Amino acid sequence: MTLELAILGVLAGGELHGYEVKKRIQELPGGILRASFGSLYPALGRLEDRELVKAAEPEARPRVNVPLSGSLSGEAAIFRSRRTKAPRSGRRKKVYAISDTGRDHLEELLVADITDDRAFPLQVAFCAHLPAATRRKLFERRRNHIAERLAQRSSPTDIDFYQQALLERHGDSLATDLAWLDRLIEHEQHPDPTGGKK
Amino acid sequence: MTLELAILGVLAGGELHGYEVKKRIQELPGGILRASFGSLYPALGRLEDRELVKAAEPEARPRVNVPLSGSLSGEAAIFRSRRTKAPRSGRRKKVYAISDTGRDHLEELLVADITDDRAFPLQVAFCAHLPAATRRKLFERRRNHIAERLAQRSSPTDIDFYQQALLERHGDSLATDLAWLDRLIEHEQHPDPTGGKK
DNA sequence: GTCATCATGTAAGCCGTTACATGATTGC
DNA sequence: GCAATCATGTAACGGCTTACATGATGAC
Repeated sequence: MTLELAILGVLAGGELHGYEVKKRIQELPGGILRASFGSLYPALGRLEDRELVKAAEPEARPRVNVPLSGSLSGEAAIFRSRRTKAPRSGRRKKVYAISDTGRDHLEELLVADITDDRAFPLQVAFCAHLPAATRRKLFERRRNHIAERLAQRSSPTDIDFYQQALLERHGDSLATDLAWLDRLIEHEQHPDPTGGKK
Repeated sequence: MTLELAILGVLAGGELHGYEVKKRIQELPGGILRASFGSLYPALGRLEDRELVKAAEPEARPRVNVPLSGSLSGEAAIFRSRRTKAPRSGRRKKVYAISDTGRDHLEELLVADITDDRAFPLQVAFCAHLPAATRRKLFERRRNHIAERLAQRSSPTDIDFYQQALLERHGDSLATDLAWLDRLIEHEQHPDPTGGKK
């Protein structure tokens, strides 16, 4: 489910082939998710079966301009593609694109109430695709959730020193997260002209 | 593998039946691991096959004194067991105990170099079973690992505002963890007479 | 005697990991 | 031509989740 969210999220930013999808997912900040081919391709297949993404393999006529420059600078990429004989686009095989139902599903996943802590960072990573009001609700819901956990964190009384330390760490980590969420929410309330919506 | 560590860890503190093992694991500080019966019992079975734990079901003659008072205070527990007719020990079925090879294996797991971040808290939770020197090494290795991640955290340049925020959060979280580890290591160097080794 | 809790397990399905197999493209 | 990288997949295996089945004990 988290992989599904990640795939739909990166594809919402533009069509890509599987290999690139994997790279994008791995490049997400904080090392949120590590995807292997063995999980990625089957996941893409499942998404295709459910028609949340559509795959198209460019036949004899490859598309000319590639809107996504990737990690190379634009000029270098152009130089490179001029230099080679074949008019390649850099894509040989299946190109995946998110469908309309896929976009709907992505939005559902982005606002889903999460228990798994690994899901929330992914929701943040792609929340630019959410309307501002929904995004703010997502952040506030999370904030409340974290605040609640901070309030009711507890353990058995006969606890070991190292387990006490773990409990302390847990508290620290929740507090850090809470402060971060407060900053995020603050930012939502004072929309910054420079770094808006992608 | 993390479940295996958790099971051996709690059993290293005394023999328990499966149901109790699950409760102990869930009670670990910070909600490190949530185990379900569907994963716990098979895992116990595997550990038994590998002779890392041994299971004994108390036959007609239940053991008289229970060394582990559990969450009830000793007096209340005694009162309770007196009150009931049958001389039960509170255990009806399989009682699991860690074996000598199990203890060796636990120690290996406790000092194993981890990539999975979920494993380290478990190592800390049970590191009281480690010799002080080994424990300190474990902490220092982790400290270095976190410091390294803090130094080289990076992302593609064309990053979204929310992904920047995630990156920032990642940094905050690493810094918090680093500070916590420093405190832990500090404590190891000035051994405290009160809260030593369990 | 009935209900909640304690207690142990099995089965189906899903998903992820690792390893393997294959082939195209590009740089040198 | 050859090696590295890009690129797509399959197969085996293991383990986790959820749901189901079963039964004992204790409280009332």
